[in-house]
Amino acid sequence: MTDLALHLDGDGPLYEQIRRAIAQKITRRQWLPGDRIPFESELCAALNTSRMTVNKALQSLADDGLIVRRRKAGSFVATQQSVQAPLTIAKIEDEVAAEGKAYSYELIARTATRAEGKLTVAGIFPRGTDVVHIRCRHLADGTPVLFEDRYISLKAVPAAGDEPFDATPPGSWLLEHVPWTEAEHAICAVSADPDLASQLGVSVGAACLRIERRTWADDETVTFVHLTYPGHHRTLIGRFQPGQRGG
Amino acid sequence: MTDLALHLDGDGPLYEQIRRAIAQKITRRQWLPGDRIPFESELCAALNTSRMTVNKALQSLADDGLIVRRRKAGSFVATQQSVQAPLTIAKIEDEVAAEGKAYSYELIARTATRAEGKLTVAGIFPRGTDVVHIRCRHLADGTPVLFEDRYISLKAVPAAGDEPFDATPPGSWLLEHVPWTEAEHAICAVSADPDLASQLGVSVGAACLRIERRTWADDETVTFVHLTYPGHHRTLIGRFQPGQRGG
DNA sequence: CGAGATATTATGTATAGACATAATAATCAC
DNA sequence: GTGATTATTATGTCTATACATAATATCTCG
Repeated sequence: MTDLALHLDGDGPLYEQIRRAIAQKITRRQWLPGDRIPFESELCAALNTSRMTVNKALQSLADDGLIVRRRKAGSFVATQQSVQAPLTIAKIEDEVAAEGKAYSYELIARTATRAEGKLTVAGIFPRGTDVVHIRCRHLADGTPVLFEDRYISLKAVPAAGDEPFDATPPGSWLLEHVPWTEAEHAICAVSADPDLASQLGVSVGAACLRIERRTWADDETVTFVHLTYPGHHRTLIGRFQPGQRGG
Repeated sequence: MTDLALHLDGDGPLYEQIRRAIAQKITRRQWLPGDRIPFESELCAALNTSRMTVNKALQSLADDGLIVRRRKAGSFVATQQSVQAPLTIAKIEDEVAAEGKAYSYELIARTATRAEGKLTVAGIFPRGTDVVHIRCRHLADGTPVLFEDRYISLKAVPAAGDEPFDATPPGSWLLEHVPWTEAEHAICAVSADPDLASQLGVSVGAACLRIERRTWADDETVTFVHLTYPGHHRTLIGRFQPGQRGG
């Protein structure tokens, strides 16, 4: 076990104080990975609180992966403490606006086609699915900051067939018109080919950051998109505090 | 307001059913951003449950950003629904092992120095802080998969002065020896300079993916590291289901 | 001794009630 | 009308209690 001298700092709700006190024991390595932490009943007695309050603190620590709970056995400091960061991908409009720059949007091409080759090989759309293929870019004060290459399934989103996408970026349009239930992201670095280089205004071969996103609605792929940023564009920042909610 | 025909699927705990039912209303666009959702008291009456149970469901939806709650006013579907993906940065050892490959580690250089120039300009360490500078790489079946360039503050971690880091990667060593309270991540793409290219076994100018991580313990920077992967290395994948916990 | 039945126990879920708090709505004074 | 005061109300927190559940420990019988 472990010592039980938890210090409540008196700041904020009781369950948060308890949460903080325990999280601190863990981050300060006073309670080590694998250690059993005190039982709810022990914490209740020591802190003179009700079990529901202690329970709320422990549950939230378990939600965030700091501890693991097992019936009858007790609660334990998590052994595998992987670094998990909440990566927030903001809408590009908001991001540009947040920098105080003027946002603009340019449609490059919009074609209706059928899924074939690469898209079906990758298992994204079933062969023959009608899709809309959109290529466009987003600019901040006239400078390209994001090139977007997107496919939308007309089976999942028939309305996309009637939308020109010449004024509204497809990302925003989709968010407003289509419910989605699942998304998958992958990030990689790519060298700019001549086309991408000209669209983003960088030199050929320049390193670019690419986010690949695939979105489903109930097991059917709604859209598949490549979002490519100039390499120096360090948008993707996440700050994370273990033992604190929503750092 | 909104209609109140919530369908509980009978699967799992009641508060999770309520949570799912409400999340579904939101992801299916039946309750739209900005809409007020029913009051706790209304949900209690409609579902014939206690307030604490409904409260638990709503709190967890608020924690995950699907709804916003305001005293006296009520609970509302969140207007700004940014795409938030949980980015798990696994330890490189685990990642290589997960691919069924043999992990190995190579120390390239370890030097003790003082923070100056770039590091102080970037505001990372105060000028004159004693730091250990480590350059090393990680391999899978003998092929380089990650180049690491790390600074560790000796003020925050005196023990690092005695550690050779010739067998243990600094990341693992730090995780075991040093508590940390906060971390910040940034991701960008870089072109391989000749040095990096030779370390990673890629051609000069090749696009690489870089994670910058800065870690604090109580307002003092513990370590600052660049982790650089070959560009094709698409590790950073997160799958996310809105309205579901820990998707 | 060992397999199976039984008891124990810590967490998991749910309830009812109480008071605190903050934001809104209503009221009153001028 | 307008500003300050008061009342109302939905959420926020906390308590006490109860039973469910799953995992462990103990006991029993062959």
